Amino acid sequence: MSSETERLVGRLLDSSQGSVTISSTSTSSAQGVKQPSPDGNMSRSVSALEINPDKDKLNRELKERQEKMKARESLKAMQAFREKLPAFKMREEFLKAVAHNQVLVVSGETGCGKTTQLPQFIMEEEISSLRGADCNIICTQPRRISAISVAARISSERGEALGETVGYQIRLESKHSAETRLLFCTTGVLLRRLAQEPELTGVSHLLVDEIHERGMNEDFLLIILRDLLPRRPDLRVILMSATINADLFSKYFADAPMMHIPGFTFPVEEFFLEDVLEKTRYNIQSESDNFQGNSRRRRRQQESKKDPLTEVFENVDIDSHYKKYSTTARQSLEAWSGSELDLGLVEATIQYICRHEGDGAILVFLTGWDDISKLLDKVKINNLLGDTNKFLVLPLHGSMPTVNQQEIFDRPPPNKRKIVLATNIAESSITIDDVVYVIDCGKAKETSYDALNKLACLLPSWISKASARQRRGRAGRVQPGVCYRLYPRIVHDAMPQYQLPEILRTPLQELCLHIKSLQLGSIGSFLSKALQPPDPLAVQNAIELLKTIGALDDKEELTPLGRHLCTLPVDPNIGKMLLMGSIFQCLNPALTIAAALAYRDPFVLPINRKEEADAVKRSFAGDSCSDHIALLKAFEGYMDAKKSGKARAFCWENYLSPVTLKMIDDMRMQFLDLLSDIGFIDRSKGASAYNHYSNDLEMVSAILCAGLFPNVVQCKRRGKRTAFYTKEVGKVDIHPASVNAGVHLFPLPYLIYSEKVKTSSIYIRDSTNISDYALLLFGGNLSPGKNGEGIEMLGGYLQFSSSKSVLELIRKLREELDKLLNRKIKEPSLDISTEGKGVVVAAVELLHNPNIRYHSGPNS
DNA sequence: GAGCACTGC
Repeated sequence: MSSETERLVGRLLDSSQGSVTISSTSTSSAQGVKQPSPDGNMSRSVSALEINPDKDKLNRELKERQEKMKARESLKAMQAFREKLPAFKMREEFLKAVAHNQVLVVSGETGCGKTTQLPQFIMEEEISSLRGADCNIICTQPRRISAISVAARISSERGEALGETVGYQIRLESKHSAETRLLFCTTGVLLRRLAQEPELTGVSHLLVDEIHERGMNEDFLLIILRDLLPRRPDLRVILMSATINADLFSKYFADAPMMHIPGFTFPVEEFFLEDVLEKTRYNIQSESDNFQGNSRRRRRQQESKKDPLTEVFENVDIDSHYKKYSTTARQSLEAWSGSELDLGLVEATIQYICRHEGDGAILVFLTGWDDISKLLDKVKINNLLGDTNKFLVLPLHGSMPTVNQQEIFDRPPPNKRKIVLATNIAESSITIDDVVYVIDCGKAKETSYDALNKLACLLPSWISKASARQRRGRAGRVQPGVCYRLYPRIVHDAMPQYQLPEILRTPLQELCLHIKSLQLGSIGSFLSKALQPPDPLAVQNAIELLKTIGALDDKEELTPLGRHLCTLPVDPNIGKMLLMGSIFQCLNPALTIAAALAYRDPFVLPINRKEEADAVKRSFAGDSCSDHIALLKAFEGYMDAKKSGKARAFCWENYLSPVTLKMIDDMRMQFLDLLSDIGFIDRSKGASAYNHYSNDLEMVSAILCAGLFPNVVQCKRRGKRTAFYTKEVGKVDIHPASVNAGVHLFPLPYLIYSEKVKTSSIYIRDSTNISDYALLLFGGNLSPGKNGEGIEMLGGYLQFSSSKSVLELIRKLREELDKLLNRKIKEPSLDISTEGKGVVVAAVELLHNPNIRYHSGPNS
C-alpha cells in the first residue's frame, strides 16, 4: 500500500520536484528553466534578482523573462489550452475590475478556470506593466491538496519549476522562493500569518477561493478583511465563489461589484427517484408491509422524528402528481421513506447502468462506513450481474485504507467497470476523472453543535442543492454523464440552497482564542460582524471553556497561559497538554498524543478485518484502559519499525495508516519547534531533561487530565457493570471502537476524554481511566465542599471526601503545584527542576496509588 | 456495538 501512497503523493506534488519542505527552490530542475537569460544562465540571473535593490531593473528582468518564456515553442500548446478556458475571454474585463475596485466578487462554475487563471492574469499583468517587483499575490485554498496542485499546474503553464514565481505554502510544507510573486496557501496558513503581519503589509492582491463552501477559516478571514480594507487602500481583494451565492458576499462588502464566468463541463443528464424507479422497475418495500392501510398515513402519525423534506414529499398526492408514471413506480413512491437508505435500490441502479448504459466508472455517494460496507457485501453476495471479473468495486472513505491508493484513480482494464462507493470525500477532496455515472443518495453525515447541551453531533441529513450540484458535476469531467438521484425531484426542490456555514455548526473555543491572539477586540462584538454570526450561547460556551482551562481571565483577556496557547496551532485543550507535558517531563507522550488528537486517528478501519483491527488496538493499550496510550504505543512501535526499515510492514500488520503516522511525526517536530520558540524547551539540555516521566503511566495520565479537563466522565458501579456520566448531558456510552468499550470494571473512578459526539447515542470516542489524584492535582480548580466538608470541582459536580488531614495534604500539594506552574508559565525559561523537584516527586508518589485512602466520587 | 469532510508561520 505504501508504494501506492508514495506514487499518489508524488503525483500530487508533481514528482519531478521531489520531496518538499524547503523555502527556496533550485532553478536547475524541470521544465526548461535552464533557458539562458541575458546575464548568462537562469540561476545566476535569479541570484542577481535577490540581491539587486534596484526595482526598475528587477521589474524589467521579470518582464523580459516572462516574455521569453511565453515565446517558447513548448508553451504554445499550453497557451492554446489556456485560451480555450472561459476565464480567458474575461481577462481584460477582470483586470479592469481589479484595477478599479478594492473588492471584487467573481463567481464561476467548475471548469471555468478561475482558480488557475485569475491569479495568473494578475501576475502577468503586473509583470508586464513593470510592477513585478512590488507584486505579491496570495491565493488561499481551503484544502492542502488544492494549494499544491493548483500551484503546480500554474508553474507548468508558465514553463517554470514549482517554487519560482509561483509557489505554495501549507502546514509543514512549502515551496517558494525570493522570486515567488504568486503564493498559494491554505486559509489556515494565512490566518496564522496574520499574527505576525496584521495589516498584510507587502501583500498586493489577496484572492480567497471557494468561499461559497462557507468554511470557518474563510468566514473568519472575511470578517478580518472587511475591517482591514480601510487601513489598506492599496490592497486588492478578490473573492472567488461558485455562482450559487455570490451576491451574499457582494452585499457583505458594501455591494462590491460581481463578475460571472460561465463554466465548462460536459452536460450531465439528471434523473430523480421517480425516473429511476421507472427505469429499474425496482419495487420499494414499505417499512410496514404488514400494516393494513396507507403506510404514508401511518408514517404521518409517527411524528417523533419528522424531517421537513420528507414531509414535503408525504404531503403530495402520489396518484395525481405522478400520473404519467407506471403503477409500479407509483406504488414504490408510496412506500418510499426518506428516513432510511434503500440499499436494494442503490444496487438495482448500479445494475441498470451496467446493463443499459455505456462504459465509464460509477461513483456512488453514500453517507458513511456502514452504508459502504453493507453495499459492498450486498454487491458481492448477489454477485452483481453474475461476473465479478467485469467489476472493480472500491470503497472510498477517509478512514479506510483505500483512501491513499492509486487504484481509485487508475482507469480499469477494458471490459472492466470501476464502481466507487464513496462518502462526500469524493465531492471535493478526491476527484476521479473517469466517472461518467453518479448515483446520489441525497444525504451526508454532517456535524452540528448543540449549544444548549454543549454537544457536538454527527448525524445524517439531506444535502444542500449546492452539494447536489457538485455531486452531479462529478459525472461530467471527461465526457457527458448521467446522475441518478435516489430521491424525488420535489425533495430536491425543497433542499436548502446551501449547507449551514461551519461557524454555526462547530464549537468555537479555538476561534475565540484566535480572535484574542490577533487582538481583534471583544470576542462577542467581533463575531457579531460575521456574515452569519454564531449563536451567542455557543460563543458564551467557548468563552467559559477558555476561562475554565485558564486561558482567559474574568475580563476575557488572555492570561499568560492563554498567550502561550495562541502560538500553538491546535485546540486550546491540546495546547495545554503540550505545555503540561513539557513542564512535567512527559514530553514525548504529550507530543505524540497531541499530534494524533489534533490531526486524525492513525488506526484505519478496514472493511473485512475490523475484529483484527480492534484486537490490535487493544493489544497496544495493554491494561492501561486508555485509547491515548494505545495511540502512543502504536506510534512508538512505528518509530521503532522505521529505524529498522520496516515501517510499511508494521503499519500493514497493525492496521495503521503510514500517511497519518508520517504527518503525526512531522507535527511533533513542529510542536517541538514552537515549544522551543516560546521557551518551554531548551534544546541544549537534550531530550532526557524533558522525558523523565515519559514511561510513567500515572504521570502521563495526569498530563492527559491536565490537558483534556473539563472532559471528565464519572464511572459509577451498577452491580456488575459500570455506567458513565458527564456533567453536561448525564449518561453517555463508551464508543464501541474504544479500547474501554466492554470494560465492566475500571480500576480507577474517572475517565478523561477528548471527544464526545452524539451519533446514534452520545459516545465518548477516546478515553483514559484516571484516578481521583490525577483530577485533584491536575484537573480543575478545587473549592471547599458544601457544609465545609470535602473538596469540590466543576461547580460541585465532582465531590471528593476524606479525612481532614488527607484533604489538607492534597490542598497544600495542589497549591504548591499551581504556584510552580504559574511561575513557569509566566517565565517559561525558568528552570524549576531543582526547586520543583520536591513537589513533583510528592505528586508522582500520590498518583502511584499511595496508602492514603478516602471515599470519593458520587454517592454510589 | 460503530467511525462525513477539512484545517494550522
